[in-house]
Amino acid sequence: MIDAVTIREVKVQLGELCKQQRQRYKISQEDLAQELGLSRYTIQKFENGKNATLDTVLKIANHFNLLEKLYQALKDLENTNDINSLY
Amino acid sequence: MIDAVTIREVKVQLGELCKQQRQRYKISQEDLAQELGLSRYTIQKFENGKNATLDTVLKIANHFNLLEKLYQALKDLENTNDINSLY
DNA sequence: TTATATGGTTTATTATAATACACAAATATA
DNA sequence: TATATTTGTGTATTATAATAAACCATATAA
Repeated sequence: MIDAVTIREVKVQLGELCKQQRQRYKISQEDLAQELGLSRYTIQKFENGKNATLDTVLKIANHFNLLEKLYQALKDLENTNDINSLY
Repeated sequence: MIDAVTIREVKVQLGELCKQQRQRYKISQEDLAQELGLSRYTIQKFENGKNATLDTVLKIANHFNLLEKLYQALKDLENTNDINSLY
């Protein structure tokens, strides 16, 4: 393990994933915002790696059908009582 | 697929995971808050499934060594160009 | 070319997450 | 038991995410 992942890098990656998924479905930032009841500026900032609220992130994840996957991943983590068994 | 996972359920699960990990290391909410430069109230609300900011969530994830895992999961999602191949 | 749509940016305002206190109720420890 | 620790809750304030509205540059389409 050379370099640790930073919080900033995760936020950038989250934004990129949103942008990628959005373009996959060929919808604009404005479209996505309206469908989620958010402003375009919120989508804009999130896609550019800025801070956001959990509700915003989960709304976006839900829109791209990633909520169930995330929920199961969290459940799995909770049932993994040894942190080292993840590696 | 009977019932869809809700955003609220994911937030509750996130809070439970935080609480579980924290108790695993036998530290109080106050301890965790101080180590992360957050207030105890922020930890308190997060563990009880309330809304929070991405920075708060990622700080907690990082403290319990879950950031790298999350980052890789996001990378994997980005490289999975077919959403249906996840199932 | 002229429109139209999209993404990036700015400003001002509103909503709310985060903070800093305090205090009571549980929970653990002596 | 009593004492200390931790957790849950409340209030007021501050910081900041979210909103709404413009504006411009670029790309795309007519």
